[in-house]
Amino acid sequence: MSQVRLRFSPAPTGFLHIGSVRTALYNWLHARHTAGTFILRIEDTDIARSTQESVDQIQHVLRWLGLDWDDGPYLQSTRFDAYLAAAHRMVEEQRAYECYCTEDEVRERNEQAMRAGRPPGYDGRCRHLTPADRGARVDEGRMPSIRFRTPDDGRSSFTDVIRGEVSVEWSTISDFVIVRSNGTPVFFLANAVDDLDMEITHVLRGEDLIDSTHRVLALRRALGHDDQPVYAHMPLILGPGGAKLSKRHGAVSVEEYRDAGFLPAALLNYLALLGWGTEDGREILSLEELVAEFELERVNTSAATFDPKKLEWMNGEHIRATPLPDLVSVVLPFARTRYGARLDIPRFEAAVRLAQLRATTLVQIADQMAFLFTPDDELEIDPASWEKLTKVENVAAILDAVIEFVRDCEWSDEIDPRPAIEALGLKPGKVMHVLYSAIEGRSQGLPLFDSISLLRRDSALNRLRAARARL
RNA sequence: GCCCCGUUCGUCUAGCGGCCCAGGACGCCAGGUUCUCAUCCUGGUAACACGGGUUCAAAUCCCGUACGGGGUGCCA
Repeated sequence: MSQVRLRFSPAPTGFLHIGSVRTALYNWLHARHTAGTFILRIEDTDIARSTQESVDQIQHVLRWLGLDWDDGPYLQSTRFDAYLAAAHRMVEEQRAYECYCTEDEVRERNEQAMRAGRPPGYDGRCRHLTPADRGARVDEGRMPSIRFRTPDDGRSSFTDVIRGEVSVEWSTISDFVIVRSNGTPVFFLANAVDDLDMEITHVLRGEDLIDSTHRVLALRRALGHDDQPVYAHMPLILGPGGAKLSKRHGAVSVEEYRDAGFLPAALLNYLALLGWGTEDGREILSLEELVAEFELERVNTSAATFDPKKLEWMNGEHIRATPLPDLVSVVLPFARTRYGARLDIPRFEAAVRLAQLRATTLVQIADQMAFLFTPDDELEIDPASWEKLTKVENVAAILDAVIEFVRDCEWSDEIDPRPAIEALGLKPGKVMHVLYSAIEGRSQGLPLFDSISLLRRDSALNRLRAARARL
Protein backbone atom coordinates (compact mmCIF):
# COMPACT_ATOMS: atom_id res chain seq x y z
CA MET A 1 0.00 0.00 0.00
CA SER A 2 1.48 3.26 -1.05
CA GLN A 3 1.15 6.30 1.14
CA VAL A 4 -1.84 8.50 0.46
CA ARG A 5 -0.86 12.09 -0.22
CA LEU A 6 -3.31 14.93 -0.71
CA ARG A 7 -3.03 18.64 -1.01
CA PHE A 8 -5.27 21.60 -0.48
CA SER A 9 -4.20 24.20 -2.99
CA PRO A 10 -6.07 27.49 -2.78
CA ALA A 11 -5.27 30.60 -4.76
CA PRO A 12 -4.52 33.44 -2.34
CA THR A 13 -6.66 36.01 -4.08
CA GLY A 14 -9.11 36.88 -1.33
CA PHE A 15 -10.80 35.46 1.74
CA LEU A 16 -11.29 31.72 2.01
CA HIS A 17 -14.70 30.93 0.58
CA ILE A 18 -16.90 28.50 2.45
CA GLY A 19 -16.77 26.18 -0.56
CA SER A 20 -12.98 26.14 -0.42
CA VAL A 21 -13.16 25.29 3.23
CA ARG A 22 -15.18 22.22 2.42
CA THR A 23 -12.60 21.23 -0.18
CA ALA A 24 -9.90 21.61 2.47
CA LEU A 25 -12.00 19.60 4.90
CA TYR A 26 -12.59 16.68 2.54
CA ASN A 27 -8.91 16.52 1.67
CA TRP A 28 -7.98 16.67 5.32
CA LEU A 29 -10.57 14.07 6.31
CA HIS A 30 -9.40 11.64 3.68
CA ALA A 31 -5.77 12.18 4.66
CA ARG A 32 -6.53 11.56 8.31
CA HIS A 33 -8.87 8.66 7.57
CA THR A 34 -6.16 6.88 5.59
CA ALA A 35 -3.27 7.99 7.81
CA GLY A 36 -1.92 9.82 4.79
CA THR A 37 -0.21 13.15 4.35
CA PHE A 38 -2.02 16.46 4.00
CA ILE A 39 -0.10 19.15 2.20
CA LEU A 40 -0.85 22.86 1.98
CA ARG A 41 0.12 24.39 -1.31
CA ILE A 42 -0.54 27.99 -2.23
CA GLU A 43 -1.24 28.41 -5.93
CA ASP A 44 -0.03 31.94 -6.43
CA THR A 45 1.16 31.77 -10.02
CA ASP A 46 -0.96 34.79 -10.81
CA ILE A 47 1.28 37.17 -8.93
CA ALA A 48 -0.79 40.22 -9.70
CA ARG A 49 -3.85 38.86 -7.92
CA SER A 50 -2.15 37.06 -5.07
CA THR A 51 -1.59 38.78 -1.75
CA GLN A 52 0.50 37.97 1.29
CA GLU A 53 -2.47 38.93 3.43
CA SER A 54 -4.50 36.19 1.82
CA VAL A 55 -1.70 33.65 2.27
CA ASP A 56 -1.61 34.46 5.97
CA GLN A 57 -5.34 34.42 6.28
CA ILE A 58 -5.67 30.98 4.72
CA GLN A 59 -3.30 29.52 7.29
CA HIS A 60 -4.95 31.39 10.11
CA VAL A 61 -8.37 30.08 9.18
CA LEU A 62 -7.20 26.51 8.73
CA ARG A 63 -5.59 26.59 12.16
CA TRP A 64 -8.71 28.00 13.77
CA LEU A 65 -10.71 25.22 12.19
CA GLY A 66 -8.24 22.63 13.38
CA LEU A 67 -7.31 21.47 9.89
CA ASP A 68 -3.60 21.00 10.42
CA TRP A 69 -1.25 20.23 7.55
CA ASP A 70 1.74 17.91 7.59
CA ASP A 71 3.77 19.62 4.94
CA GLY A 72 4.00 23.11 3.52
CA PRO A 73 2.83 25.67 2.91
CA TYR A 74 4.55 25.56 -0.45
CA LEU A 75 4.30 28.68 -2.52
CA GLN A 76 4.25 28.09 -6.25
CA SER A 77 5.78 31.51 -6.74
CA THR A 78 9.01 30.06 -5.34
CA ARG A 79 9.06 27.20 -7.82
CA PHE A 80 8.81 28.98 -11.14
CA ASP A 81 12.15 27.52 -12.25
CA ALA A 82 10.79 24.00 -12.09
CA TYR A 83 7.67 24.89 -14.09
CA LEU A 84 9.60 26.83 -16.69
CA ALA A 85 12.12 24.03 -17.11
CA ALA A 86 9.24 21.63 -17.72
CA ALA A 87 7.74 24.00 -20.26
CA HIS A 88 11.02 24.38 -22.15
CA ARG A 89 11.46 20.64 -22.22
CA MET A 90 8.04 20.35 -23.79
CA VAL A 91 8.97 22.96 -26.39
CA GLU A 92 12.11 21.03 -27.26
CA GLU A 93 10.11 17.86 -27.65
CA GLN A 94 7.56 19.76 -29.73
CA ARG A 95 4.79 19.08 -27.27
CA ALA A 96 4.46 22.83 -26.86
CA TYR A 97 5.40 25.85 -28.91
CA GLU A 98 6.04 29.55 -28.70
CA CYS A 99 2.99 31.57 -29.60
CA TYR A 100 3.35 35.18 -30.63
CA CYS A 101 -0.32 36.07 -30.73
CA THR A 102 -1.17 38.71 -28.16
CA GLU A 103 -3.87 38.30 -25.59
CA ASP A 104 -5.95 40.94 -27.33
CA GLU A 105 -5.60 39.30 -30.72
CA VAL A 106 -6.71 35.95 -29.39
CA ARG A 107 -9.68 37.44 -27.60
CA GLU A 108 -10.67 39.40 -30.67
CA ARG A 109 -10.57 36.25 -32.84
CA ASN A 110 -12.62 34.36 -30.32
CA GLU A 111 -15.27 37.04 -30.30
CA GLN A 112 -15.34 36.99 -34.06
CA ALA A 113 -15.74 33.24 -34.10
CA MET A 114 -18.62 33.45 -31.62
CA ARG A 115 -20.37 36.08 -33.71
CA ALA A 116 -19.95 33.93 -36.78
CA GLY A 117 -21.40 30.98 -34.93
CA ARG A 118 -18.13 29.09 -34.92
CA PRO A 119 -16.69 27.58 -31.74
CA PRO A 120 -14.07 29.75 -30.06
CA GLY A 121 -10.62 28.48 -29.21
CA TYR A 122 -7.06 29.04 -30.33
CA ASP A 123 -6.69 28.24 -34.03
CA GLY A 124 -3.13 26.95 -33.79
CA ARG A 125 -1.67 29.52 -36.15
CA CYS A 126 1.67 29.62 -34.31
CA ARG A 127 2.04 25.85 -34.25
CA HIS A 128 4.38 25.69 -37.21
CA LEU A 129 6.37 28.89 -37.17
CA THR A 130 9.85 28.74 -38.69
CA PRO A 131 12.82 30.33 -36.91
CA ALA A 132 12.52 33.15 -39.42
CA ASP A 133 8.83 33.67 -38.57
CA ARG A 134 9.69 33.85 -34.91
CA GLY A 135 12.50 36.30 -35.55
CA ALA A 136 10.18 38.55 -37.48
CA ARG A 137 7.69 38.61 -34.62
CA VAL A 138 10.35 39.30 -32.06
CA ASP A 139 11.43 42.21 -34.20
CA GLU A 140 7.88 43.53 -33.97
CA GLY A 141 8.41 43.64 -30.24
CA ARG A 142 6.24 40.63 -29.48
CA MET A 143 6.99 38.44 -26.50
CA PRO A 144 6.00 34.80 -26.86
CA SER A 145 3.79 32.79 -24.60
CA ILE A 146 4.13 29.03 -24.59
CA ARG A 147 1.16 26.97 -25.68
CA PHE A 148 0.64 23.32 -25.12
CA ARG A 149 -0.15 21.36 -28.26
CA THR A 150 -3.27 19.35 -27.51
CA PRO A 151 -4.00 16.16 -29.44
CA ASP A 152 -6.03 16.69 -32.59
CA ASP A 153 -8.26 13.69 -32.22
CA GLY A 154 -9.13 10.88 -29.90
CA ARG A 155 -10.55 11.18 -26.45
CA SER A 156 -9.23 12.06 -23.06
CA SER A 157 -10.71 10.22 -20.15
CA PHE A 158 -10.15 9.58 -16.49
CA THR A 159 -11.95 7.78 -13.73
CA ASP A 160 -13.48 9.90 -11.04
CA VAL A 161 -14.13 8.15 -7.74
CA ILE A 162 -17.48 9.76 -7.28
CA ARG A 163 -18.62 10.12 -10.89
CA GLY A 164 -17.11 7.24 -12.76
CA GLU A 165 -15.68 7.66 -16.22
CA VAL A 166 -15.40 11.24 -17.47
CA SER A 167 -14.28 11.70 -21.04
CA VAL A 168 -14.18 14.34 -23.72
CA GLU A 169 -13.20 14.69 -27.39
CA TRP A 170 -9.78 16.26 -27.71
CA SER A 171 -10.97 18.20 -30.72
CA THR A 172 -13.05 20.38 -28.42
CA ILE A 173 -10.02 21.47 -26.42
CA SER A 174 -7.73 23.89 -28.19
CA ASP A 175 -4.05 24.60 -27.51
CA PHE A 176 -3.75 26.41 -24.22
CA VAL A 177 -1.16 28.70 -22.68
CA ILE A 178 1.14 27.21 -20.07
CA VAL A 179 3.60 30.11 -19.79
CA ARG A 180 2.45 33.71 -20.10
CA SER A 181 4.24 36.13 -22.39
CA ASN A 182 5.60 37.80 -19.27
CA GLY A 183 7.39 34.56 -18.49
CA THR A 184 5.26 33.32 -15.60
CA PRO A 185 3.73 29.85 -15.56
CA VAL A 186 -0.01 29.20 -15.61
CA PHE A 187 -2.09 27.10 -13.23
CA PHE A 188 -2.30 23.99 -15.43
CA LEU A 189 1.47 23.69 -15.70
CA ALA A 190 2.29 24.44 -12.08
CA ASN A 191 -0.45 22.12 -10.97
CA ALA A 192 0.75 19.23 -13.09
CA VAL A 193 4.41 19.65 -12.15
CA ASP A 194 3.72 20.01 -8.44
CA ASP A 195 1.37 17.07 -8.23
CA LEU A 196 4.11 15.02 -9.82
CA ASP A 197 6.94 16.37 -7.67
CA MET A 198 4.92 16.11 -4.48
CA GLU A 199 3.77 12.63 -5.42
CA ILE A 200 0.14 13.50 -4.91
CA THR A 201 -1.98 10.35 -4.99
CA HIS A 202 -5.48 11.79 -4.59
CA VAL A 203 -6.87 14.99 -6.05
CA LEU A 204 -10.12 16.18 -4.45
CA ARG A 205 -11.45 19.46 -5.70
CA GLY A 206 -14.53 21.25 -6.90
CA GLU A 207 -16.57 20.16 -9.85
CA ASP A 208 -15.72 23.44 -11.55
CA LEU A 209 -12.27 22.01 -12.25
CA ILE A 210 -13.48 18.85 -13.93
CA ASP A 211 -12.72 20.05 -17.46
CA SER A 212 -9.28 21.27 -16.55
CA THR A 213 -8.36 17.78 -15.42
CA HIS A 214 -7.99 16.62 -19.00
CA ARG A 215 -5.41 19.31 -19.64
CA VAL A 216 -3.45 18.59 -16.51
CA LEU A 217 -3.44 14.91 -17.39
CA ALA A 218 -2.18 15.70 -20.89
CA LEU A 219 0.65 17.74 -19.37
CA ARG A 220 1.57 14.89 -17.08
CA ARG A 221 1.82 12.56 -20.06
CA ALA A 222 3.91 15.10 -21.94
CA LEU A 223 6.18 15.13 -18.92
CA GLY A 224 6.54 11.38 -19.21
CA HIS A 225 4.00 10.15 -16.71
CA ASP A 226 1.21 7.93 -17.93
CA ASP A 227 -0.11 7.16 -14.48
CA GLN A 228 -2.95 9.18 -13.00
CA PRO A 229 -3.69 10.19 -9.45
CA VAL A 230 -7.10 9.29 -8.10
CA TYR A 231 -9.52 12.05 -8.93
CA ALA A 232 -12.65 13.03 -7.06
CA HIS A 233 -14.61 16.08 -8.14
CA MET A 234 -17.01 17.16 -5.50
CA PRO A 235 -20.29 18.94 -6.10
CA LEU A 236 -20.48 22.70 -5.75
CA ILE A 237 -22.11 24.53 -2.88
CA LEU A 238 -24.93 26.82 -3.97
CA GLY A 239 -26.67 29.70 -2.29
CA PRO A 240 -30.41 29.82 -1.57
CA GLY A 241 -32.40 29.45 -4.78
CA GLY A 242 -29.66 27.45 -6.45
CA ALA A 243 -27.60 30.48 -7.39
CA LYS A 244 -23.92 30.74 -6.74
CA LEU A 245 -23.22 31.19 -3.05
CA SER A 246 -22.26 34.81 -2.62
CA LYS A 247 -22.20 37.64 -0.13
CA ARG A 248 -25.80 38.56 -0.62
CA HIS A 249 -26.82 35.21 0.87
CA GLY A 250 -25.07 36.07 4.11
CA ALA A 251 -21.69 35.05 5.30
CA VAL A 252 -19.35 33.30 2.89
CA SER A 253 -16.08 33.67 4.75
CA VAL A 254 -15.06 31.64 7.75
CA GLU A 255 -14.19 34.74 9.74
CA GLU A 256 -17.75 35.93 9.57
CA TYR A 257 -18.99 32.68 11.05
CA ARG A 258 -16.34 32.77 13.73
CA ASP A 259 -17.33 36.31 14.68
CA ALA A 260 -21.00 35.37 14.71
CA GLY A 261 -20.25 32.78 17.36
CA PHE A 262 -20.06 29.52 15.45
CA LEU A 263 -17.86 26.70 16.69
CA PRO A 264 -15.28 25.21 14.32
CA ALA A 265 -16.66 21.76 15.07
CA ALA A 266 -20.16 22.80 14.04
CA LEU A 267 -19.03 24.53 10.89
CA LEU A 268 -16.98 21.53 9.82
CA ASN A 269 -19.73 19.12 10.76
CA TYR A 270 -22.22 21.04 8.66
CA LEU A 271 -19.86 21.41 5.72
CA ALA A 272 -19.02 17.71 5.84
CA LEU A 273 -22.70 16.91 5.45
CA LEU A 274 -23.03 19.14 2.42
CA GLY A 275 -22.32 16.52 -0.19
CA TRP A 276 -21.72 13.53 1.99
CA GLY A 277 -23.56 11.49 4.60
CA THR A 278 -22.94 8.62 6.97
CA GLU A 279 -24.42 5.23 6.31
CA ASP A 280 -26.46 5.21 9.49
CA GLY A 281 -27.76 8.74 9.07
CA ARG A 282 -26.08 10.19 12.15
CA GLU A 283 -25.63 13.91 11.69
CA ILE A 284 -24.04 15.34 14.78
CA LEU A 285 -20.43 14.25 14.54
CA SER A 286 -17.27 15.45 16.17
CA LEU A 287 -14.17 15.99 14.08
CA GLU A 288 -12.80 12.66 15.29
CA GLU A 289 -16.01 10.91 14.30
CA LEU A 290 -15.91 12.55 10.90
CA VAL A 291 -12.41 11.26 10.37
CA ALA A 292 -13.50 7.75 11.29
CA GLU A 293 -16.62 7.80 9.13
CA PHE A 294 -15.54 9.73 6.08
CA GLU A 295 -15.45 7.84 2.81
CA LEU A 296 -14.70 9.39 -0.52
CA GLU A 297 -16.87 6.87 -2.30
CA ARG A 298 -19.94 8.17 -0.50
CA VAL A 299 -19.58 11.74 -1.66
CA ASN A 300 -22.58 12.92 -3.67
CA THR A 301 -22.68 13.96 -7.27
CA SER A 302 -25.15 16.82 -7.18
CA ALA A 303 -24.72 20.37 -5.97
CA ALA A 304 -25.94 21.25 -2.49
CA THR A 305 -27.67 24.39 -1.29
CA PHE A 306 -26.22 26.02 1.79
CA ASP A 307 -28.84 26.25 4.55
CA PRO A 308 -27.94 28.74 7.32
CA LYS A 309 -30.84 27.52 9.46
CA LYS A 310 -29.54 24.02 9.69
CA LEU A 311 -26.05 25.26 10.40
CA GLU A 312 -27.43 27.27 13.28
CA TRP A 313 -29.31 24.31 14.69
CA MET A 314 -26.18 22.23 14.42
CA ASN A 315 -24.14 24.90 16.17
CA GLY A 316 -26.62 24.73 19.05
CA GLU A 317 -26.16 20.99 19.23
CA HIS A 318 -22.41 21.39 19.39
CA ILE A 319 -22.72 24.08 22.04
CA ARG A 320 -24.72 21.70 24.16
CA ALA A 321 -22.19 18.94 23.61
CA THR A 322 -19.26 21.14 24.65
CA PRO A 323 -17.91 20.55 28.17
CA LEU A 324 -18.60 23.61 30.34
CA PRO A 325 -14.98 24.66 30.92
CA ASP A 326 -14.31 24.59 27.19
CA LEU A 327 -17.46 26.51 26.45
CA VAL A 328 -16.59 29.11 29.05
CA SER A 329 -13.25 29.74 27.43
CA VAL A 330 -14.69 30.20 23.95
CA VAL A 331 -17.47 32.48 25.17
CA LEU A 332 -15.00 34.62 27.08
CA PRO A 333 -13.70 36.60 24.08
CA PHE A 334 -17.25 37.50 23.12
CA ALA A 335 -18.07 38.57 26.65
CA ARG A 336 -14.88 40.61 26.93
CA THR A 337 -15.76 42.72 23.92
CA ARG A 338 -19.23 43.31 25.29
CA TYR A 339 -18.79 43.90 29.00
CA GLY A 340 -15.09 43.39 29.50
CA ALA A 341 -13.91 44.89 32.74
CA ARG A 342 -17.03 43.98 34.64
CA LEU A 343 -16.51 40.25 34.26
CA ASP A 344 -16.76 38.17 37.37
CA ILE A 345 -15.55 34.69 36.48
CA PRO A 346 -17.44 32.48 38.95
CA ARG A 347 -20.76 34.08 38.06
CA PHE A 348 -19.75 34.04 34.45
CA GLU A 349 -19.33 30.28 34.52
CA ALA A 350 -22.63 29.77 36.27
CA ALA A 351 -24.36 31.92 33.68
CA VAL A 352 -22.75 30.10 30.77
CA ARG A 353 -24.17 26.87 32.12
CA LEU A 354 -27.65 28.38 32.10
CA ALA A 355 -27.24 29.81 28.62
CA GLN A 356 -25.66 26.69 27.15
CA LEU A 357 -29.04 25.00 26.99
CA ARG A 358 -30.81 27.76 25.14
CA ALA A 359 -28.43 29.29 22.63
CA THR A 360 -27.47 28.48 19.06
CA THR A 361 -24.44 30.79 18.87
CA LEU A 362 -21.78 32.01 21.25
CA VAL A 363 -22.94 35.56 20.63
CA GLN A 364 -26.36 34.59 21.91
CA ILE A 365 -24.82 33.15 25.05
CA ALA A 366 -22.94 36.36 25.70
CA ASP A 367 -26.02 38.47 24.99
CA GLN A 368 -28.30 36.43 27.21
CA MET A 369 -26.08 36.84 30.23
CA ALA A 370 -25.10 40.45 29.64
CA PHE A 371 -27.61 41.74 32.19
CA LEU A 372 -25.63 40.08 34.97
CA PHE A 373 -22.66 42.29 34.26
CA THR A 374 -24.47 45.53 33.59
CA PRO A 375 -24.43 48.00 36.51
CA ASP A 376 -27.93 48.35 37.98
CA ASP A 377 -28.23 51.99 37.00
CA GLU A 378 -27.26 51.21 33.40
CA LEU A 379 -29.77 48.45 32.85
CA GLU A 380 -32.15 49.43 30.12
CA ILE A 381 -35.49 47.76 29.82
CA ASP A 382 -36.36 47.12 26.23
CA PRO A 383 -39.32 49.36 25.21
CA ALA A 384 -41.65 46.58 24.08
CA SER A 385 -41.10 44.68 27.31
CA TRP A 386 -41.70 47.80 29.36
CA GLU A 387 -44.93 48.52 27.59
CA LYS A 388 -46.09 44.99 28.18
CA LEU A 389 -45.15 45.37 31.83
CA THR A 390 -47.17 48.55 32.31
CA LYS A 391 -50.29 46.87 30.97
CA VAL A 392 -50.30 44.25 33.69
CA GLU A 393 -53.01 44.78 36.28
CA ASN A 394 -51.76 45.36 39.78
CA VAL A 395 -48.20 45.65 38.54
CA ALA A 396 -47.29 48.01 41.37
CA ALA A 397 -48.57 45.63 43.99
CA ILE A 398 -46.75 42.75 42.37
CA LEU A 399 -43.44 44.59 42.40
CA ASP A 400 -43.96 45.72 46.00
CA ALA A 401 -44.68 42.19 47.10
CA VAL A 402 -41.68 40.75 45.27
CA ILE A 403 -39.40 43.48 46.61
CA GLU A 404 -40.44 42.61 50.10
CA PHE A 405 -39.99 38.92 49.38
CA VAL A 406 -36.53 39.29 47.93
CA ARG A 407 -35.51 41.55 50.78
CA ASP A 408 -36.55 39.10 53.47
CA CYS A 409 -36.17 35.64 51.99
CA GLU A 410 -33.49 33.17 52.87
CA TRP A 411 -30.87 33.31 50.12
CA SER A 412 -30.11 30.26 47.97
CA ASP A 413 -29.13 29.22 44.43
CA GLU A 414 -32.68 29.71 43.26
CA ILE A 415 -34.86 32.55 44.47
CA ASP A 416 -38.45 31.68 43.61
CA PRO A 417 -40.67 34.71 44.19
CA ARG A 418 -43.90 33.03 43.14
CA PRO A 419 -45.26 32.71 46.68
CA ALA A 420 -45.29 36.49 46.94
CA ILE A 421 -47.42 36.74 43.82
CA GLU A 422 -49.72 33.94 44.83
CA ALA A 423 -50.26 35.67 48.14
CA LEU A 424 -51.86 38.50 46.18
CA GLY A 425 -54.29 36.00 44.69
CA LEU A 426 -52.64 36.16 41.25
CA LYS A 427 -51.39 33.47 38.91
CA PRO A 428 -47.58 33.80 38.65
CA GLY A 429 -47.39 32.39 35.14
CA LYS A 430 -49.27 35.36 33.68
CA VAL A 431 -47.13 38.04 35.22
CA MET A 432 -43.67 36.56 35.42
CA HIS A 433 -42.59 38.61 32.44
CA VAL A 434 -42.78 41.69 34.67
CA LEU A 435 -39.99 40.30 36.81
CA TYR A 436 -37.93 39.23 33.78
CA SER A 437 -38.13 42.76 32.47
CA ALA A 438 -37.20 44.37 35.76
CA ILE A 439 -34.32 41.99 36.45
CA GLU A 440 -32.98 41.17 32.99
CA GLY A 441 -34.15 44.12 30.94
CA ARG A 442 -36.50 42.16 28.74
CA SER A 443 -39.49 39.92 29.13
CA GLN A 444 -37.61 36.74 28.36
CA GLY A 445 -34.17 35.34 28.99
CA LEU A 446 -32.19 33.22 31.40
CA PRO A 447 -34.24 31.45 34.08
CA LEU A 448 -35.34 34.04 36.61
CA PHE A 449 -34.80 32.16 39.87
CA ASP A 450 -31.17 31.43 39.07
CA SER A 451 -30.70 34.91 37.71
CA ILE A 452 -31.91 36.63 40.87
CA SER A 453 -29.61 34.44 42.90
CA LEU A 454 -26.62 35.16 40.65
CA LEU A 455 -27.35 38.86 40.71
CA ARG A 456 -27.36 38.81 44.54
CA ARG A 457 -29.81 40.49 46.84
CA ASP A 458 -28.79 44.13 46.64
CA SER A 459 -28.58 44.21 42.91
CA ALA A 460 -31.91 42.41 42.46
CA LEU A 461 -33.58 44.83 44.85
CA ASN A 462 -32.09 47.84 43.06
CA ARG A 463 -33.56 46.69 39.81
CA LEU A 464 -36.98 45.84 41.18
CA ARG A 465 -37.16 49.18 42.96
CA ALA A 466 -36.05 51.04 39.85
CA ALA A 467 -38.86 49.45 37.87
CA ARG A 468 -41.35 50.21 40.63
CA ALA A 469 -40.24 53.83 40.82
CA ARG A 470 -40.56 54.25 37.07
CA LEU A 471 -44.22 53.23 36.96
C1' G B 1 -22.87 28.16 -29.95
C1' C B 2 -19.89 23.89 -28.49
C1' C B 3 -18.14 20.60 -24.49
C1' C B 4 -18.62 18.51 -19.56
C1' C B 5 -21.31 17.38 -15.03
C1' G B 6 -25.80 16.89 -12.57
C1' U B 7 -31.57 16.19 -11.33
C1' U B 8 -35.34 11.95 -4.48
C1' C B 9 -39.79 16.29 0.42
C1' G B 10 -38.78 23.98 0.68
C1' U B 11 -33.37 22.46 2.17
C1' C B 12 -29.40 18.49 3.40
C1' U B 13 -29.77 13.49 2.49
C1' A B 14 -30.81 7.49 2.82
C1' G B 15 -31.61 4.41 -1.26
C1' C B 16 -26.60 1.27 -5.30
C1' G B 17 -33.37 -3.98 -9.30
C1' G B 18 -37.64 -6.66 -5.31
C1' C B 19 -37.09 -4.97 2.08
C1' C B 20 -39.81 1.88 -0.86
C1' C B 21 -47.70 3.55 -2.27
C1' A B 22 -39.65 5.96 -0.51
C1' G B 23 -36.49 6.36 5.51
C1' G B 24 -33.80 10.22 8.58
C1' A B 25 -32.44 15.46 9.62
C1' C B 26 -33.30 20.95 9.26
C1' G B 27 -37.38 24.16 8.48
C1' C B 28 -42.54 24.75 8.97
C1' C B 29 -47.41 23.49 11.51
C1' A B 30 -50.04 21.34 15.86
C1' G B 31 -49.85 19.42 20.81
C1' G B 32 -47.05 18.36 25.59
C1' U B 33 -43.17 19.58 29.57
C1' U B 34 -41.37 24.31 31.91
C1' C B 35 -40.82 30.47 36.20
C1' U B 36 -40.36 33.64 30.55
C1' C B 37 -37.91 32.67 26.04
C1' A B 38 -35.41 28.66 24.51
C1' U B 39 -34.12 23.56 25.12
C1' C B 40 -36.57 18.93 25.24
C1' C B 41 -40.62 15.22 23.90
C1' U B 42 -44.86 13.66 20.61
C1' G B 43 -47.45 14.06 16.12
C1' G B 44 -48.22 16.25 11.23
C1' U B 45 -46.83 18.45 6.29
C1' A B 46 -43.97 17.35 2.04
C1' A B 47 -40.16 14.32 -2.95
C1' C B 48 -38.22 9.84 -6.93
C1' A B 49 -38.03 16.39 -13.31
C1' C B 50 -40.61 14.38 -17.87
C1' G B 51 -41.07 10.67 -21.90
C1' G B 52 -39.57 6.19 -23.91
C1' G B 53 -37.22 1.53 -23.33
C1' U B 54 -34.75 -3.12 -20.63
C1' U B 55 -36.82 -6.55 -16.85
C1' C B 56 -41.38 -11.04 -13.92
C1' A B 57 -40.00 -6.42 -11.13
C1' A B 58 -37.05 0.30 -11.66
C1' A B 59 -36.15 5.93 -7.43
C1' U B 60 -32.32 2.40 -8.71
C1' C B 61 -30.03 0.13 -15.60
C1' C B 62 -30.21 2.36 -20.97
C1' C B 63 -31.80 6.32 -24.47
C1' G B 64 -34.01 10.94 -25.36
C1' U B 65 -36.25 15.75 -23.65
C1' A B 66 -36.53 19.62 -20.15
C1' C B 67 -34.24 22.20 -16.39
C1' G B 68 -29.86 23.55 -13.36
C1' G B 69 -24.62 24.13 -12.85
C1' G B 70 -19.63 24.25 -14.73
C1' G B 71 -16.09 24.91 -18.72
C1' U B 72 -14.89 27.15 -23.26
C1' G B 73 -9.10 32.85 -20.08
C1' C B 74 -1.85 34.83 -21.06
C1' C B 75 -7.92 33.34 -13.57
C1' A B 76 -7.59 29.12 -10.46
